Amino acid sequence: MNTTARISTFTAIPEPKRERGRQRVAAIMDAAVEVFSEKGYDAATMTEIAARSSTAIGSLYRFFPSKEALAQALLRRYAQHVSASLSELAEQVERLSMDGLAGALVDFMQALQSQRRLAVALIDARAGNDDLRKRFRTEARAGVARILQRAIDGIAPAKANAMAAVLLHLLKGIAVAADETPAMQAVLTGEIRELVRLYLVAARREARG
Amino acid sequence: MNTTARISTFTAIPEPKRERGRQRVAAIMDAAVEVFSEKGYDAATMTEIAARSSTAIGSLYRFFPSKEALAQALLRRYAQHVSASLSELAEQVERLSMDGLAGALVDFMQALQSQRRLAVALIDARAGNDDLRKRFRTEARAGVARILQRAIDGIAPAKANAMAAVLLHLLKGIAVAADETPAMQAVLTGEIRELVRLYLVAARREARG
Amino acid sequence: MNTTARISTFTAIPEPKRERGRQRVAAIMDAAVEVFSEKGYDAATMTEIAARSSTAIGSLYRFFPSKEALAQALLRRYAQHVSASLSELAEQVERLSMDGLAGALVDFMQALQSQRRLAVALIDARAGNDDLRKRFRTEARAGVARILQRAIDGIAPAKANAMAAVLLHLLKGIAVAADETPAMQAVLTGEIRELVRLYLVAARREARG
Amino acid sequence: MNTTARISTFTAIPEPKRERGRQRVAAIMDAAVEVFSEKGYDAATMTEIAARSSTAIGSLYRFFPSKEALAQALLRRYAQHVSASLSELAEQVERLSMDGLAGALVDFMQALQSQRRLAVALIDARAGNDDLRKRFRTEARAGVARILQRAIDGIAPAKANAMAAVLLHLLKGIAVAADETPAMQAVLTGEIRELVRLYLVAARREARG
DNA sequence: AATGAATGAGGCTTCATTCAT
DNA sequence: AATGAATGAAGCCTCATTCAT
Repeated sequence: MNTTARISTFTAIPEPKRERGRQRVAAIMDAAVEVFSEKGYDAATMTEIAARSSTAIGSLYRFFPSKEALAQALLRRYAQHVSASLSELAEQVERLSMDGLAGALVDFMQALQSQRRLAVALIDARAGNDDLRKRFRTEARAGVARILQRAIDGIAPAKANAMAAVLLHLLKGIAVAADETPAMQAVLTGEIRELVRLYLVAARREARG
Repeated sequence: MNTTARISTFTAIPEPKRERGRQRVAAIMDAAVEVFSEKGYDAATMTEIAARSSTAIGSLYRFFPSKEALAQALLRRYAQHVSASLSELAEQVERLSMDGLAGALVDFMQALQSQRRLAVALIDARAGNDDLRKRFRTEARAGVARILQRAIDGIAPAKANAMAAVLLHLLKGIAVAADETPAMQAVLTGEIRELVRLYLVAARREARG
Repeated sequence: MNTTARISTFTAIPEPKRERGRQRVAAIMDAAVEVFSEKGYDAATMTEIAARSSTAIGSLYRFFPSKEALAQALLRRYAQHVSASLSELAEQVERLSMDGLAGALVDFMQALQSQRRLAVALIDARAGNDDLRKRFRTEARAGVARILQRAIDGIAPAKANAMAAVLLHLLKGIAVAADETPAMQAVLTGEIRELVRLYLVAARREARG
Repeated sequence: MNTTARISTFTAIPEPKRERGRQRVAAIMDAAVEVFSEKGYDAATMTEIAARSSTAIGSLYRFFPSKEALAQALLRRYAQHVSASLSELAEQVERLSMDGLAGALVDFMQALQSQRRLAVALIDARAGNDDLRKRFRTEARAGVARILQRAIDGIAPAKANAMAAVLLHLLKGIAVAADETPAMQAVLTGEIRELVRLYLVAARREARG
């Protein structure tokens, strides 16, 4: 690795240009996540996002040519994250009990926590992005449906899809619970987990007919 | 012409003032529900709300001193509606089977449909109203918890409360499903209903120990 | 006339609402003429127009919903003015000698002077208003062609039209000369007048064959 | 391959530097003509001019320290071009009939066509360059006046000057006609040519007394 | 009390210009 | 000398709110 070599020149050459740009973009996106999450799409201002990421407003617009574009980029990133997480989970499904799967799904949602509020802000609060929203939902649903199909032998595809929709909604409850006291949060998470398990077990029973 | 007649009573009784005011307020709130629902809190404009309710903007501000105040009033009205519905449901609980209760809860949420979008617009999309939101949640939760306590003998108050929270979230899924095709909507509603029933039955089993 | 009557109440009731609005609009348009003339369409700013007419920027936008709309209104007003002037001239044509007509045309252009710079600013300097510009030109040309047809017996319509175009351009020279010293201005105006006369006479000779 | 050969001379003569610079400047100016012509001074952007000439924005600013400076350079080049054309024409004047001169003047203007739009964009659309504009006019006028003096024996210098001004304006009509249909364009050009001839002949008659 | 014209802060976005590399 | 990322002033426009009528 050339890491060592690099460090030696680090002070001399602050940063390879491209790297700087990447950091800029990352800083902007992080700030955007914060601001959009806190205020919602409309109330968030580009000026504040620029300020929080210590970026000049003009620079922000070099990377994201509009507020909408910034929101979309965030949403895309989130969608990819969700997709990846679900794919990963799908691989492990065969090794999991119904109970284990319930836990895994809850964990999956908990890991999304911080970004979740953002997605809500961007998806729920806006007009005109119905397309993106729908694509996003469809994808997530498909991901969960795939997991269900592996987890529950003989489940009808339509049932898996409907179930996936309900499960995703139910799991969202975990993120929503973020406003509660930590104690309450734990209780609710447990409750949801149990309900997920119930749901899975019932579906399996039904599938086996 | 009745002009003369009118004039004679005009100064004396300029029309039951209170009544007129109430109508105005109602018209404004209805228009506000429409506009907030369609566009979300931020994108809704006071001017449009005034126009849709055929109210002069100045008059609107006489009744509601700010956009925020108008939103809060709407939210309060919604909260009362929810409370009342839940109280009503609570009265009927004893006559219902577990299955019947599941159906009743789903129906309750479906009846809220139209106003639901509004509440989402006002609650999700905004910062700074955490207080109102929390009070709102607490109330709804208490209402459902009361129902559960009546429906499930021996359920622990804490459990009833947690369950109420999860149930409410789950039921919200019905409103969210509003964006789906009617067919999918029906499927999802059925799925949720079944899951609610499962949840109730399991809770009863647990309560009976 | 009710002028006298009005004056008596003038101080008491500053202005019938509508009248106020009309004054506002007039003030704005006058300021806009100034600013557009001085700087051209692009460089002119709505803020400056508002300031020069002592209007709040918001009020300006109440009357003219965009910079473009303001420009169009100005252009329309100018077009009407030109049309009216030409119509008036057309009525007098029969009473005029060729020399008199040349003078009248020059006078017509001189009367337009101040607004001319504006039209140049709005027409020449902008993209996207080709339509308006063309309509404007066509109208002015038609107006002059009508005059020529009355002034020169037997002139072919096509010839009248072409001549009108050239005449209008030639007369524009008077407005352009506005940047010269007064002395030079007078000389140029005379020169143009003479050339117009020459043109008319030659056309008549040709028409008579 | 000549790569080797090149390398050998590379350090010694990094390409005739001056030549490279000149090419760069030329490329920039050509791109600038395009962009200014298409969009007008204000709407044209330095970034686009840089891009169209494949120049880094920083390099552009090395050669032209401001947008204004670039515009002035373009105008200067145009002025020189006009001057040169007029000088050339002046040399041939003695060999031309009055009719031939009219044609030559029209041709001269037609040859300017493409650059004409530019000059309009730069001269008409902007404030603050009155100086340059005046100098430009004076020069062009002087050039034409010189031609007139050669073409018309005994013409008074003042008359030649005034006539030059009017002639130049009249000829501008050819450029303005660029927006018309080709057919109309031809008609107008012919009409203008005839009027120029008329003007010249009349001036000669007058000069001869 | 009702009306709606007026106000101006503030949002999004562009682009001439600078400056670190 | 060349490059292009960074800067921030400034433009257009919206809309919550006020206030004269």
